[in-house]
Amino acid sequence: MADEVSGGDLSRLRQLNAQAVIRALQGQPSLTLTEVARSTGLSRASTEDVVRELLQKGWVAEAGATAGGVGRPARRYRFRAEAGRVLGIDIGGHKIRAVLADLDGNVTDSAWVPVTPELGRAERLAAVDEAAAQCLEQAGLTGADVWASGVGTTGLVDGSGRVMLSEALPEWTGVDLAAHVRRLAPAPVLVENDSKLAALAECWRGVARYAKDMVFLLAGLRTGAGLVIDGKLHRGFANASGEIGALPVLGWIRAQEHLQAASGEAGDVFAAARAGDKAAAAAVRRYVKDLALGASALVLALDPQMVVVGGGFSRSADVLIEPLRRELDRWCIRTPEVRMSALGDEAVVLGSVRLALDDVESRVLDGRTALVSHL
Amino acid sequence: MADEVSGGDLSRLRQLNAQAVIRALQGQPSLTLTEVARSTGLSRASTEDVVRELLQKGWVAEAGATAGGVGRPARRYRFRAEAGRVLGIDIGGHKIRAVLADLDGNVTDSAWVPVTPELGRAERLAAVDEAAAQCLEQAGLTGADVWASGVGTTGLVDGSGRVMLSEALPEWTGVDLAAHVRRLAPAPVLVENDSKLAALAECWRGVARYAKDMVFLLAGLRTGAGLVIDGKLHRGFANASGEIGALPVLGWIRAQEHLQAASGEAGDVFAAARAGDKAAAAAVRRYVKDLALGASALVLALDPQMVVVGGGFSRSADVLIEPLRRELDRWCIRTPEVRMSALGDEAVVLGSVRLALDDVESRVLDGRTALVSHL
DNA sequence: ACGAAATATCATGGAGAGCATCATTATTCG
DNA sequence: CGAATAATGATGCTCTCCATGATATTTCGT
Repeated sequence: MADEVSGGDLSRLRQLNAQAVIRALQGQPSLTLTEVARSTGLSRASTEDVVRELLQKGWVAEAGATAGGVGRPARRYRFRAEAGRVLGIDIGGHKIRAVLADLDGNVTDSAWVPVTPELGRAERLAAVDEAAAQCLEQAGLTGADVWASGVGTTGLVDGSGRVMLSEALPEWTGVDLAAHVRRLAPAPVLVENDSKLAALAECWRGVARYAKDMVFLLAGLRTGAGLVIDGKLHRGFANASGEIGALPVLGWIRAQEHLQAASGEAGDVFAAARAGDKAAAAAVRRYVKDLALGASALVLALDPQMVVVGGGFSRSADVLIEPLRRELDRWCIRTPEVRMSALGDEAVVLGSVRLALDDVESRVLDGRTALVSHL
Repeated sequence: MADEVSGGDLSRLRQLNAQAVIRALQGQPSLTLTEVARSTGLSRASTEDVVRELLQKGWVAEAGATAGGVGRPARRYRFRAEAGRVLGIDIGGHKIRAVLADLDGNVTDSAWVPVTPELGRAERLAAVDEAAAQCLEQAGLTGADVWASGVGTTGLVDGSGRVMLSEALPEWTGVDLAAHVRRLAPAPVLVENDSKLAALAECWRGVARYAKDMVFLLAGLRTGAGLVIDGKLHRGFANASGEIGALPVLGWIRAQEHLQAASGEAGDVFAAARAGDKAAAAAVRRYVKDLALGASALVLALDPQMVVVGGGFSRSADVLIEPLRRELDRWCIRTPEVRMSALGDEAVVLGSVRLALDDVESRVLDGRTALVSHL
């Protein structure tokens, strides 16, 4: 994003203002010129000029006037979110999910393909192809219409979109996801760890919308974390942030063993605990204790505004959140707000969309470039 | 800092360019117009215009021309770092340190007053007054000449500059440092925890100069941490980041007990270990193990580029760093570079200076405001 | 039904900022 | 002492934004 502002040309100023206008328009259904002017701080005259240019370039369209109110009715303008598409993919153990979203991040098409954790590399990649192809077909588009793709997967991911290390999936270590997805859609591909993407999604459209610093806990068959710091996804120097589970004393390794020991299927333990089963309740208690220990380490390290719990177990929030909060209270200097994920198993794919949109916004959403060059 | 660039006026553009010119000039001894133009990306003509304005406003001065070279000799310009001063204060258990620095961050005057950890609140504050007064007297200045002050202290600090909680110093909890220092120099006062400031200093002028993500370990009679994430000091939602020591399983609470058990004075243990004393070596080993456990938690959480060890014990780096590196290797997925502090016990006060300079740069170093209004 | 009030659009002119270009000036080199 | 080199200074152009006032279109009150 616009990190270091080094000043420059006059046209740079117009570019900044065009960006400001687009930002003002994004998210809103439609705005009048006066409203845009007020929201950007520009004068009405200049706003008009900028909007005219954006209209001509294809970034903005006129929206129908709304009735009512005294005085001459204002023309209304809206951001042409439908001008571009991004592709989001979530490669999970049991499910491959793909979605297409417009430039506002609204999902327009989605598809998923069931898989199994044991599936080999080629088959899993084929499932990715299938899910993406279904999406594109539904939308009546081709890969060439995609401006950027975001991909979420388990495991550590390197800067170039290759999976460095995956413990959960066989034959997955070393796969070059960026290259694979770029075959489907010849646009930039951004690959990221699934916990990190879920964190991103919760800060964008989930329960952490107003938090600048947030810790996301993936509570499921695997346990993981994603960090958003100062409003930005924190990746770390080698993209290995949030891997607190590697520290044995913090208990994430043994965490879900407690659940499996108590019952065959991990998910059932929560149901049993809820139903009053003493042994199940004890298992859940031990699980939460372990989860909270690692979470406390993250909270004490970062002092975030909020902790969001997601992953498969977040469906059992009623027996998870309260005990977790109590355990955090035991260890933390200041216990942050603890919330359950609002996005469920859509979090990762939404995070992928956000990742792709971030790329689009940094590359083409400057308002100066004409749309034609991206169609 | 220039966070969100929302565009704006033409004068805003000039402001950005003036800032860019100042940044280009800062740090360099002197530059010609052509050099400034190249470094900012502006045209020569515009650069000349901006520099003329800065010259007139007092931000820039002409420097002596350097001989040699063919062609008409260029005039040289330099940033007038001496135009303003900031005050940095480090309130420690044994020593109160105060420095004055110019706008380049070069320390021009310094003073310190010995204290004891047992000293009461009023006496300690009096020592702060004395150190600051000595500095100002040396410089021939008064508090009114100070543009901003930075203060480092042990304990948790709230957003308004009040000490929330100090375990190390008696009667220190609740003291309003910002208000106290503002009496000495009627300018903005920024108060921060000492570990955090040391981290800031190491990233500015220490061994972490080129690291964007860094974990600073304060290894001394107290154990603490400071985090720099994405080039910025990470404070946390309630300014309580880095407090990983609160988690008992990570060992920071018992860490230096090992050293005291082995010897009367903690510092001596390292000397004894170096000299071959078996019991002392074992004590150091246990200390490092505990230190490394908490450090590993921070490293795994953040995946920083570098770990810097400072604090009193960093003088014994020869018996600390290598074992620490080995212990980190045991727990971490990717062990970051481990370095000893280059700043020693000046780190905190330098961090205070940096804190004050950040404030100055965000408030007045825009190049548009004339210097007169700050004298 | 018609004027007043309200609100929006459109048009003009001016000021600030940056840039290209070219003439001028001050050096060193051969 | 002239040629080459590199910086300075001056002129004019363009782009962008803004203030202001004229014009257009609607609702409200009578």
